[in-house]
Amino acid sequence: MRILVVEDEPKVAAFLKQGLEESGYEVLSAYDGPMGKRFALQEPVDLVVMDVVMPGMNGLETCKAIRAGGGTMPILILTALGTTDDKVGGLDAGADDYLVKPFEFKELLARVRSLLRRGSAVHVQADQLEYHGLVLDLARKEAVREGLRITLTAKEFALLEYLMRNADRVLSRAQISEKVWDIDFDTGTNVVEAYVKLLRKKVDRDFEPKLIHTRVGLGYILTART
Amino acid sequence: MRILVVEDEPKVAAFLKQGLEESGYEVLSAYDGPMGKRFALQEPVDLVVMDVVMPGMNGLETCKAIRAGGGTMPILILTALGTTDDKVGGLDAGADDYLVKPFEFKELLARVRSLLRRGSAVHVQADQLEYHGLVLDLARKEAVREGLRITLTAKEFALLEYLMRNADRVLSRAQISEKVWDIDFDTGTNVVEAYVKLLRKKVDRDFEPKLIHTRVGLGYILTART
DNA sequence: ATCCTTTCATGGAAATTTCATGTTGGTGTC
DNA sequence: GACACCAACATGAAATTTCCATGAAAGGAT
Repeated sequence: MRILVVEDEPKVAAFLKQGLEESGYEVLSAYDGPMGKRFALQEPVDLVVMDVVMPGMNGLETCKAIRAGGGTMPILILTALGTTDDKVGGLDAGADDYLVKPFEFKELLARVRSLLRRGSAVHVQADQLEYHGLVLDLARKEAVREGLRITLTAKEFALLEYLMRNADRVLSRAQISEKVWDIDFDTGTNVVEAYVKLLRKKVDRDFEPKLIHTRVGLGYILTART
Repeated sequence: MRILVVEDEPKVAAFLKQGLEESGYEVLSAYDGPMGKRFALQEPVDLVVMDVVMPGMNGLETCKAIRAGGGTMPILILTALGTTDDKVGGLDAGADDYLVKPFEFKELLARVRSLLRRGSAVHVQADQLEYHGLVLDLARKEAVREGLRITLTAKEFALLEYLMRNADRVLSRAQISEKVWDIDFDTGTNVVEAYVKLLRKKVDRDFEPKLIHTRVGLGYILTART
């Protein structure tokens, strides 16, 4: 994990760098806002720790600049101030967390760990959906269950994605046909049933537990609970 | 995606293997450094997960040996240590990422995915992209497969570059025509199909495995996995 | 004039939908 | 509870539609 430390005071910068490195992180140092922005956008950085008080471009401005440039990594702002206004300002600027000086290094580490965890979790969600061993790969548009790849057609994929995004919720035929088929009113079709059957064959037929269940009179539900 | 796990402790090895397989990866196991090196260089492996602590040849040495032998796949090192020295040592040895035990399996998966994405999309050799034996020379604007030069026209090059930068992702016609042809709305054109055909003739016709695949109703995907 | 790019028309494959029929499950009556 | 009935759902195959590969030829660029 690479952490970028943006801090103009050499003593504080060295302290942060050493402490973070001793905790197993790789540390990059920048000494002002523009340099911080450049590093954040050009280097592979997983997290930014930044002082709010810096000459020239301050922490909040730098934060905004990083977001404007497309940076999505979590940003932790350090500040001697502690008023509500500043806090809100920081979060508006796109920071993910705030730490008020003086702080114990332990607490910084805890925040850093938490932000990095969150970061990777978000990353996971962008890429794939998972429910009880069933994985839907959104990039490749296919599913995996117990290590077996399941290729899906366009409609099958759309239906499974809808079910997985609403796992453990009963979805009515009306909801499904609206979201997956763009059918707003009740045509006498039974496409939904037909496709649920196709999906079951691919996703449930050779596996346990069954995940796609019928709730007679209500609709369908994707769930691992009976 | 094939992952090579190099781990001497049977329990840990089994744990990793099972977890990765449940996530849809194909897993190869090696139980010491030399065996790991041999597999990495002789089998088609997309990523290596390796313990740093092993009897005989340790993880870092194995890592160096794999790189020296021409292996370019990403390598993820597992370690119980967390000090700066070890981390730097691992990265110097040619590892791409570090994970400090104990870790949550979720985190391992996130790293694995991130490395595979990075690895499969771009093998950053200065001015070229590489994917499973297909090399796109960005400077010379031509491709090479199995040592044979493939000359490309402007559009063919643009299309192939887009496909390679997004390897292992399904790309819709809309995405392709927007990025490669700057067509924002749906004209009734079929240039995309026409060019996919031209590209296939040059890139896939005389080679195996086929890399350009059609996902009916979804788009096209560049992938080595069926 | 040549090569690149794009369009067009067509056959065929794959996906989607419908239809006819069998099966299941809920509901009310005894 | 047992039973029958009806609606809801499952199912397989057939019908239809959509989608894509392909070759040739027209239009543009250099």
